[in-house]
Amino acid sequence: MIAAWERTIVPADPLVRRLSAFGSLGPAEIDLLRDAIQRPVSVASRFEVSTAAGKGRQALLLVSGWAARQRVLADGRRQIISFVLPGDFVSFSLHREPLRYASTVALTPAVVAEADMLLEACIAQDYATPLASTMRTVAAAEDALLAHQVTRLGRQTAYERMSHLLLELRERLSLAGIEPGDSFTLPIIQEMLADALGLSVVHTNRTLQQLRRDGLIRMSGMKVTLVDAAALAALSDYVPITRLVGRS
Amino acid sequence: MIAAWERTIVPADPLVRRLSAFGSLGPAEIDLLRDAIQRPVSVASRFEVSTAAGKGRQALLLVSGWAARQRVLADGRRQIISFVLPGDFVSFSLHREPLRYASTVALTPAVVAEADMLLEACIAQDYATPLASTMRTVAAAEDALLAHQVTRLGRQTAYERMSHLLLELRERLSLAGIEPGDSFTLPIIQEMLADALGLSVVHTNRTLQQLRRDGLIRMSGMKVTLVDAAALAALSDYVPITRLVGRS
DNA sequence: CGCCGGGTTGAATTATCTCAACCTGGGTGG
DNA sequence: CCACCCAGGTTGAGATAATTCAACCCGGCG
Repeated sequence: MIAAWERTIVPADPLVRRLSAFGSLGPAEIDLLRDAIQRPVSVASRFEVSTAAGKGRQALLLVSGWAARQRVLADGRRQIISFVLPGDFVSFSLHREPLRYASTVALTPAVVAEADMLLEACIAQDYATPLASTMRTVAAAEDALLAHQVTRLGRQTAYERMSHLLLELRERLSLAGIEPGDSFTLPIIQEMLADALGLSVVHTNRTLQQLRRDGLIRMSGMKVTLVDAAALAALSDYVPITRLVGRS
Repeated sequence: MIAAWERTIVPADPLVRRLSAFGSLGPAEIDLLRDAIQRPVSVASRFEVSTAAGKGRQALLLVSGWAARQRVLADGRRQIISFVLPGDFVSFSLHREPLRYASTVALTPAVVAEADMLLEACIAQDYATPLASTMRTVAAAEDALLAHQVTRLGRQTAYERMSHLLLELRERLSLAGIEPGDSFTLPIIQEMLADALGLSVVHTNRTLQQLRRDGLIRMSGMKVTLVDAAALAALSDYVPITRLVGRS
């Protein structure tokens, strides 16, 4: 499998699209992005991403599939810290060694690739390049998402949390150029949603049903449609990511 | 007040101590730290830190007092994202403009100071200096704390959350060289604890009482004593910060 | 065919919240 | 100097959100 991938052109598009949403990139930067993504490796669902990708990588990019940063308590309770979507970095810069407090696991079959060259390109010239500037904005956006996750868990009801998360996922997929619009594929089981929202599986299920009954969302199979995104945003106090970080 | 402070030697000690805990600093670095902290400003309790400090600052350090990053929902519900203790950065690098998704407010009378020079010292030489390396570790530790906050809120009971938070505060104060040992001053009212833990004030109160009744903590005035830190750590699955980030 | 992962449902239980009252000590104005 | 006042802590009791446990259903697949 790895061999097969290595001969394939890696789709850098999610990354390119996402970065374009956070800063203006010229053709030179885009070429650099395409070159910087190397040695893709596929990871089976539920397996740890960094183990599969090998040690020592400084920057790891999720090319396709979904993953999650998670922390597991001693008694087995699991909390998903954040979802990692295509075009997101699994890890970036800063931390040399794998972090001990959280692991990143694939939620679906996924492909990750090294992006160390990208990291180096950012460091060059004291972080003064347009690319580095864009990456800073991306980092700020990630920070904002974490702050929102904390607020969701600490101060919102199940109904609000679910609405908020669905809106976030929709926007992030949209920014990465995957499924723009009000429908998207939710390739994860309800247990994973529950672990992200700090809820039991049963209550997650009932909350989704309530949203359906209220006509706010529609679901069929893995497809979710946000029927009334405005209402979802209003009830859950959702602020679009693009309005959180300073887009010039 | 500002004038008075400007003529005073600024205590850089919390910063120095904290950084020393995350990397080895030579006398040169320590001198640099002392010089880098400039123009301290005092902030009254409940006021926003960045407003008080003036705009455009890239790196802002909390010199004394407690502060908190928080997000307030439209209906007034408040969530504290993270506590900012002496020696912590209110903001650092990355974000040029003030972030729109969270504000940092003083929880007690506090003093903040600019640390832009420190930022510049880090950027120099492509982040290859010992100081930059230490700062990277500090950033990783902050990241770990946020992951823990998410896990606390999502998957722990009130009792566990409180234990976990008290242990975290104790360790952080200890690392900054403020009140090492099992006792420390908790200069905030229960409402703020509640907003950090995602609980109501009433339940926060009762949870503290329960911990006291169980002989795990003792409180008198603002002083908290962790009577049985080991038990608290065991019940709340607490992992010391120093074990989370790669201390060499 | 039969199993199994994942979704759905019901009913009892529990954690936590809300509301409302009361208490306390330190500060303040008369 | 005393009476009041207020922020913050504490208590009780009823209400509610969410959990747990257990069962059942369904479609895909070996």
